[in-house]
Amino acid sequence: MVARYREIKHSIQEDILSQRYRVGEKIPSERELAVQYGVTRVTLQKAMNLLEQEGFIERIHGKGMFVTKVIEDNVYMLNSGTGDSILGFSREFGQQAKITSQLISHQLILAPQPIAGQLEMQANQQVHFIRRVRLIDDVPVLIEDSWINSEVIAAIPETVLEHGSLYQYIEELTGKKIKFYNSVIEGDLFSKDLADLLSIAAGLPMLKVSGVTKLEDGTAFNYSVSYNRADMFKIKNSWVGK
Amino acid sequence: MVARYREIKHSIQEDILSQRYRVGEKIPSERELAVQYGVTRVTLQKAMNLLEQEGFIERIHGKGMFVTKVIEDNVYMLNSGTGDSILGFSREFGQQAKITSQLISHQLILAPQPIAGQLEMQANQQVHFIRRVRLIDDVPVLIEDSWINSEVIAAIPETVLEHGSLYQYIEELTGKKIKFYNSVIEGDLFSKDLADLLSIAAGLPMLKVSGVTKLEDGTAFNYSVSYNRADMFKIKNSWVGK
DNA sequence: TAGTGGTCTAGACCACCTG
DNA sequence: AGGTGGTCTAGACCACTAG
Repeated sequence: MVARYREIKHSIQEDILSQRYRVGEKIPSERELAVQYGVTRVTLQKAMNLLEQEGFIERIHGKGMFVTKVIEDNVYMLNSGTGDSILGFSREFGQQAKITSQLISHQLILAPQPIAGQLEMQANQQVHFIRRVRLIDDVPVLIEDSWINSEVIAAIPETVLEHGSLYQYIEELTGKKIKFYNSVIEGDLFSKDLADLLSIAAGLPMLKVSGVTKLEDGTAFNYSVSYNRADMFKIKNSWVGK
Repeated sequence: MVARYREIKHSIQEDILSQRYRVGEKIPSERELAVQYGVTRVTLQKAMNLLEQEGFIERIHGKGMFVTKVIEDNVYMLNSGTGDSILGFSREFGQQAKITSQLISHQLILAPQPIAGQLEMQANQQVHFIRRVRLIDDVPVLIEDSWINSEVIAAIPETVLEHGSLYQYIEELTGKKIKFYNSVIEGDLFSKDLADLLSIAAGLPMLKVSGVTKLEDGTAFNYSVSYNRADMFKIKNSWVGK
């Protein structure tokens, strides 16, 4: 069951990305688009709200809707809290570059207290602990540690960890979509052991992103921390007043 | 003109903050709340969407709506892209601590090329350049550079820069609300000159946040860059699937 | 089966902007 | 005045969860 407003959102998003609607240009009014897509304004507005939140368009009361000028960049953008693809590193960048993973560690451990809390588990339960180095075009760019509730995901094939998308595997295994990602961004310096994994010098700056991932039924199944080379990543962020 | 769904959002937000609805607890259903507030479900849902995006509640299909467990912290949180108060440092933290500013520089200059681009200005126009050190309880915690289109804001009293909220001043002066804030988060190390302004050592980690601010009529009036001590700030971020 | 959130319709009126 | 986005109503049906 795909919601109509999501289809419309993707359709208009494509029209923007393919330059059918040009940067800075006015796009048709809500009323026109509603007729085009055969829906009511309310439904169309839900689509436009998404496009606005994700920074594709700007809406100005009384004037109309305009395609946002997009700023290109030479570093990788982590789209925080927007888009369809906060759903893991593989799916986010797999289109534009060659993504690989190097599995450093994968073991079942007793959940450490703070992580059990984040995952809303009882104490003394087991979690998968996974440490991976992620590479873009064979350059190691970040380290990702994941703690995954083993009662939700019993087994994780190493082939998924090395070559596939963990989140995609989990969506297929559980039959539920990933719904929620709550993260905190911090700045820090690379310690020696982390720096060694990336073959860089200790003391270089990093962006640390940590957060809980939940399924659509509310189950918290994953807590992860990623240590990103600050010279290779930025995080984009957009706020639209109400 | 205050929208009804925003009033309802604030009302329920208050009920959560005041523990009238407890952490983890189920709150009344959409249909019940709609009756309580005398609105239709559509309007009530707009309120709940905001609360969900801002991390106050979780909604689970078929089950209900629940108050999110809030994670307290010992550092200052910059709520990226959520809440009512991305609107400047003063208004964000003025409630919980003593905020002061130290004005380092304030001059009219010709807009440098990249900044003129961000502000959608013609070349050779003047902007205010403002550098301030911000202090929380007399501890310098960040440096903020602002470039402000002088055609939008002709004059900026130094008393505002030293003691008031710049954004509040601009909203009152123009009679328009601030609507849009598009930012990019980066990690870096403090250079010597910036570190000196904060009386810290060079080479410590920072979170750098830069972005454009617009009024509700679409006017880009401000471009700013802030250099935040990474040991004192985190950025909170929440993504909710559609 | 009953209750919940998720989506959608077909209208209406308001507030803002431009000519 | 006419067009635009912003808000709201009073319904309806669907999909998911629980007992």
